[in-house]
This record gives sequence, C-alpha cells and structure tokens, in this order.
Amino acid sequence: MNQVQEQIKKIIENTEEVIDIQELENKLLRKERLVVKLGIDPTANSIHLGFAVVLRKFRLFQELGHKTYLILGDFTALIGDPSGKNKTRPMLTKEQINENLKTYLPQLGKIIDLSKTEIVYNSEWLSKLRPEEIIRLSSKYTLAQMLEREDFKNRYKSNEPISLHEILYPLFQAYDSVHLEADIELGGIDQKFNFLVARYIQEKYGQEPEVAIMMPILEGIDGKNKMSKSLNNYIGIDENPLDMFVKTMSIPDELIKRYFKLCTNLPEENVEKLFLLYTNPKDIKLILAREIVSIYHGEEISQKCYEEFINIYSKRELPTNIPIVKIPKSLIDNQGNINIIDALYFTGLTESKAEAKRLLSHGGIYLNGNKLTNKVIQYSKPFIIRIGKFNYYSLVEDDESV
RNA sequence: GGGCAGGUGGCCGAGCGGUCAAAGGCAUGGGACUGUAAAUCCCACGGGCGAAAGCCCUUCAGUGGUUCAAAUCCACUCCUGCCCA
Repeated sequence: MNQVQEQIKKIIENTEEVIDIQELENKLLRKERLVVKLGIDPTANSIHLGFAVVLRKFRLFQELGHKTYLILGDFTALIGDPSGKNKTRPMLTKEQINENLKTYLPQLGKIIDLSKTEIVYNSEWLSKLRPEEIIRLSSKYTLAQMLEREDFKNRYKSNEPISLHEILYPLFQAYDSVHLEADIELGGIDQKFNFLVARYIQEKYGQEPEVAIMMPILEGIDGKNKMSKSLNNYIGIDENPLDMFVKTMSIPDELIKRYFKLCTNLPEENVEKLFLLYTNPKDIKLILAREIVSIYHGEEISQKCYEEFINIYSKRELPTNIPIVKIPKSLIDNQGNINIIDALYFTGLTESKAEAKRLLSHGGIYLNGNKLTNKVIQYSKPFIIRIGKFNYYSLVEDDESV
C-alpha cells in the first residue's frame, strides 16, 4: 500500500460519510499539505465526548502533517447553527462568546495539538463583507435549495418560523471555506447540508470543492438523543474523573461497542475479544469507563475511579470524598434535634421544602445508612445524609448563625 | 395593508366562565427489582404553613376591563403561522 492509500485508510476510518473519496485521493496525490478546516461553535463552553469524536479526527490530520485550521465561528455564532434545530436559536453577544472561549481552549488542548493549530476567527473576514458582497454570495443559492434541507423543510411544513438570518448561516459557513480555500472540511454528519452548500459555493467562486468528512453523532448517556449539553446527557472531557466514570457506566449496554470505537483508542479486535471474554456487559463497560477516564485523566486516576465505583455502587460503601455541607446552628434546637426538611432546604440540597418532603415520604432520604421516616431527628456526628441512591452529604454544624 | 388561526406547567398537548394548581403523554425525581444500568411495577412531580385533614399564595404571552367568580368573556399590546395583496 502506498502512502496515499495508507492515509486514506486512516482518514476514512470510523467516519459516517466522506464526500468524496475519489476527490480526496486526487487531492492527496497532487498536494502534500491539504488545508483542513474545522469550524467550532464558540457558544459551547465545554467539550464532550461527542465533539471529541470530531476533534480526534482533526488530530489525525495534524499527525499526517496537514495544515489544520480551527475556525472559531464567532461571527456565525451571532446566527447560531440551525442544524437539527426546530427553533430559532437566540443570538449571542460578543462578550458571551469571548467568555466561553476562555474555558474552551484549554480543553481543546487535551485532544488536539494546539501548536500545530491555526486558530482563526471568522469575524476576521465575515464582518468585513460589504452588503454588495453578501448579496453576491446569496445570489448563488436559491430558496428552493435551502428548503431541501431537512430541518428547514420540517419547520417550514409544520408552520414553524424560519428567520431569514438562519438561511444565511450555511452561506457564511461556506464562505469560510472559500476564504481559506479549504481542501477538507471536518464535522459531524449533522453538518452535511452545510458542507454540501460549501462545496457548491466554492465551485461558484471558481474553487475546487472541499472534501467533506463527516463523523458519526455520538449518542448521549441516555442512549436516545445525540450527546449535547442542553439535553444534559453528556460526558464532558473536563469533568471530574469519578463523574466521568459513573456517567460512562450509565450508558445503555447496546452502546458499549460504539463508545469503544468512537471514544477510545482500543483496536476493534481487542474489543471483540472482550465480548468473548466476559458474559456480563457490566464488566466490559467497566473496562470502557477505565479507558475513557484514562484518556483524559491518566491511568492512575482511572484505576482509583474504578475502585471507588466498585465501592460505592457495587458494595454500597461510602464514597471517599463526601461533600461537606454546613448547616447553621440555629437549625438545631436545644434538645439537639434537627428538622431534616429545613436542613435540606436551607443548605440548598433540595430546591424547595416540598421537594424535601416528597423525598422523605418516598423513603429517599437516609441518615448514616438508615432510611428516615420522621422529619425531626437527633443530630449527632457523623451525620451522613444520603439522598436517593448515591448522593451523599456530610452535614456539619456551622458556627456562624444565619 | 386586509382576512383567519394560534400563544397553557421543563416539553408536547387538552381545557374554553365556577367542580382548575389545570386531563393525557414525554421528560424528571423517589421506591421495588438489578449489574451503575435497561425493561417492568408503584409513587410523586408550582410554592408556603401543617402531624394530618386542610388552608393560603403565585401560575395558563402582556396590560387593562366585565363578573360574586376568568386559562376560559371584552379591549388594547406583543409574538407566531396560514390565506389574500
């Protein structure tokens, strides 16, 4: 296998779709360093495993020695990508975007090589476009073409609003490709429409169309929807390791292979072996969780999380780090009694007293391992409260009164 | 600009003068069962007071009004869609 074929093999591995492989080959044969574009949405302030799938592919291009551009879509974020949305997204201010970026970049560095990454803001060129140029750009695409897009079509058919500025989004994103003269654009399969527009527009501007490399969309830990922050079914790469571990363990069994494939570096054959070796999917999932945590936090910590997980969830032992919650002294009367409803509410462990009462009446509150039935109880140390199955808090008197 | 249809709890969606804190579904939380799960079953799901029965307060786009009483009627405003121009 020659070098180009080898590259192609690596590039298309685990992708959902590539448009088009032949074009990719032609480009690789002609050009040693391809211009690779990845646009990111600076509205997010944390990176989760779903987006990491794309970033890991981006890193591959860096390893292969291509020119990698990371576009911070600060301008397009003013619109908000309508992909997959059934609603108009709220517009963001520059301040909000900049705020997000501060926490975003260090996380990126966990996956990609920032020293090899050319970071550009698309406001650099998009905000300089004159109205005449925007008109010229929009003249290259038609309304009917826009309405072919699944989400627009659906919204249109079901009488949902589509604002005009949303239609501009794919055009501006396409213009990014024109500006960079991109050879390759990377993204999730949900970006397909945008990528197709980019290819089309590039041609209209006399450029060769970029190759669209689209990665699968990773399901969230609920196993149903795509992983996203707003659905709260994500595993963030900057999350504390134990949370990561626990969340990974909570994915449905059917997703184990997919997570191995898209989120770890374990070769497929090894994964297959695991499935032969273990009959209980739980055991395979434990290995998955260890793999994932060790990618982002190192092996040692990962091992600790494993042990901790077994302790808490299998053996039902107390976690090693129980958060300490201070309760005002005034909540304890001179008989030494405490009203647990008030305590949970005033410490913010429940949103309202009604919620605390609900939990108590359902038997969802435990003190030092015993199910509580009365709301007034004697306070004594240690005072370890468990809410639900695995949420432990150590309540300690606070000397400062309310 | 004219005509019409809408805006209800986290979401979808019923209600169309009192019996409405508002059916039903989804989501969520708790319990049982388990392998952390999933599936299934049970319970809860605006807030405050109360041991409880219950009482009270804030919610049905917004603002005013009619009425003993309004998510429900009227007026105006804002938002959305459809048809016509």
